[in-house]
Amino acid sequence: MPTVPALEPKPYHHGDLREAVLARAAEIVGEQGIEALSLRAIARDLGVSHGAPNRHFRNKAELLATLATDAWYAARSAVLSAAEQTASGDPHVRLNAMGRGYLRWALANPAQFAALQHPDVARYADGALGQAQQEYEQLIYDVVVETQADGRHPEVDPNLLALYTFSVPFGVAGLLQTARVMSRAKDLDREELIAGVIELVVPIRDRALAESR
Amino acid sequence: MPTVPALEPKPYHHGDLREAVLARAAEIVGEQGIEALSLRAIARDLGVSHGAPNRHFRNKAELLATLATDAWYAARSAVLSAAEQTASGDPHVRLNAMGRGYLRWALANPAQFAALQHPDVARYADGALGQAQQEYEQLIYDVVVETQADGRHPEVDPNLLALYTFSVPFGVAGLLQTARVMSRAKDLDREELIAGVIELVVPIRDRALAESR
DNA sequence: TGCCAATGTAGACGCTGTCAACATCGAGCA
DNA sequence: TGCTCGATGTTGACAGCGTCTACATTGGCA
Repeated sequence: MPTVPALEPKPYHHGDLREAVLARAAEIVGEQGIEALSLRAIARDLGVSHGAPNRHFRNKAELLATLATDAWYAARSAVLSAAEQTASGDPHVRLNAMGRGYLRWALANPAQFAALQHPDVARYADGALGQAQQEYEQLIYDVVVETQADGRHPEVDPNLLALYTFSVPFGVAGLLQTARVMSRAKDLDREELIAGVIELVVPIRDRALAESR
Repeated sequence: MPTVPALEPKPYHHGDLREAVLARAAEIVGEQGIEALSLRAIARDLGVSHGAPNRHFRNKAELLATLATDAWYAARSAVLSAAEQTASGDPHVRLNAMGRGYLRWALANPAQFAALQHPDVARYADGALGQAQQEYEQLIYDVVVETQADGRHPEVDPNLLALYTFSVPFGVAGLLQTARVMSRAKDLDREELIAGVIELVVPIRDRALAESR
């Protein structure tokens, strides 16, 4: 829903157009999908001329890349907070919680999840976006290595194990949302589905006390 | 590369424009990505007027949906032939081969893989596309159930197990290609990566004779 | 043979992203 | 205090796009 412009004579300068554009863009992507995003429509909604957003984003792809960057940080933050809530020293328990945290986030924020995957974004992978991706990767990798030291598939290349580990929540979210397939599992309770699928990657059922909940 | 038009006086009717459009579309998606697809460019390349493709596809989304449909069938066929090549009766061995077959296909055909996920496609999920998706799902589901009868996670809801099983090759392909992330594993030999990651989902190393190769 | 449905063409419309030329502002320096 | 200059916003233009409508051409079938 377009921001209602105040009827006072609006100032020549917006104040913080860049943030406003990002916010409205996120809204549109959430409501109408990432394909419906248009710089001109955003400008219209913000009561600003059609060229104004170009002062803050060189082109549309850069706006998308910024959205993707934010999305990676949002994912990271969701995963981190999930990890912190299990005050457990057991890396298995922590990684399991992180997996559930990611999947919960991805399913609750389909728009941001879609932004992560948008093809136009790949070209910008060496800027802030690349940084965000790397920070996310590192977060996963470190915990995966800890679980490995704790006996989880010790024989496997850690990079391979990390790839496998992350591919499950990432893939499940993609299957259920982007590709709309394999959805018979959707009849299950949401939280049950999440826990069940992550349990297959990082089992904790037989761990001391499944203190993570 | 645009099809070079014969210099003979070209006939008013193309002959099989629908197929030609699909073929050229697949080429473009493969070369320049799915975002670069344009009905008018296809028409130009085929030496036909800009409105002609609309006689065969109601709109661009329908063309994309058709590409996606073809992609699901291509994936299915790749998986099927991988399964048939292991003339093994062991469902674990067969499912493992199918997983590798899918991942190999997805990595070798990034354009088709991208088509599977395009958001504009979701609206058409109840036509031929839905049929293609269902046929693919069924293929996976059946073998997953067989492995379950053979002792693989017998306690888990089969739909959940199928979701998990497919999410790995699907997710890995998405991570490495669409999202360009978690790519440190890419240093590994391609076939080694594929086998390693699938082994984590459907282990066959300790199975009688790993006849699938 | 003649007609009609299928297919292709031509033009128009409104939308888009991007650019260049110009307008307006406010922060910081003389 | 007053000026200036860079940052920000505006306006108009351009080409490309998807889609629609009216018209042209065809080949197959009655």
